[in-house]
Amino acid sequence: MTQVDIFKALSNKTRLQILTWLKEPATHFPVQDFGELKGAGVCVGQIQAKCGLNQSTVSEYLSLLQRVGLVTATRIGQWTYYKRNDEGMDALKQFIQQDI
Amino acid sequence: MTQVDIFKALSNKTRLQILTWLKEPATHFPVQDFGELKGAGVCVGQIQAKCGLNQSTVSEYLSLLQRVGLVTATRIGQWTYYKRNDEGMDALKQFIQQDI
DNA sequence: TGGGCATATCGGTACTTGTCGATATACTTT
DNA sequence: AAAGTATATCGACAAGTACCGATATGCCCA
Repeated sequence: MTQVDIFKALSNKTRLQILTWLKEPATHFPVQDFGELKGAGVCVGQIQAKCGLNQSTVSEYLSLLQRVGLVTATRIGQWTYYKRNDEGMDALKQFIQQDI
Repeated sequence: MTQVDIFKALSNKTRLQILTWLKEPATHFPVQDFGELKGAGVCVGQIQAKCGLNQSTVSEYLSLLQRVGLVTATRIGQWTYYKRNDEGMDALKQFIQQDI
């Protein structure tokens, strides 16, 4: 995963939007009885509902964001919870500050 | 010009490379008798020579980077000098720090 | 004023991305 | 075991991007 791949992941309105939502999940998503506020993240269905694209599209976007290290995924039962990956985000920030 | 457009501009190995070169032009490009060290920037031909792509491609890349505000262009005689645009870069940095 | 440069623009082709519907997988509850 | 969810993967196609070669534009100098 190169820096270019990270920027590609950010080069899409919806994916960028998802990332901003995941910055503050509690203000953008309804609380779940399981997961969200316990730190697992937000499940695919909630994100899909909010961005309004096809389920498969959202699933692919999330796994792309995960592949480039900007979010992490946790499977619990039949749900996959996604949340921001601070390490990946920090690496990106550092790259932008230092290298370009 | 949206944030997404900026990330699109960064989603290419060559354009990202050009931007890092322009961060420190003096260490990446030969000094010119006119322009470069006087602050105008680096001309298209020098950038093209360094990245090895077609002239038209490099010209298009540079004007894209300009359109999204990451570099500025100054025409002097038959040369166009490009340099980093600190304002644009700072706006990007701020966006990344604050919003995602 | 006509050629020679440096850069910009145009038109094309091959490859990549955006997005979908259909289907597969995997868990969970009867 | 069967049927129902939530998510993932696949195959498709339209739209966009990466580059290129050819040509246009604009500046400079004999």
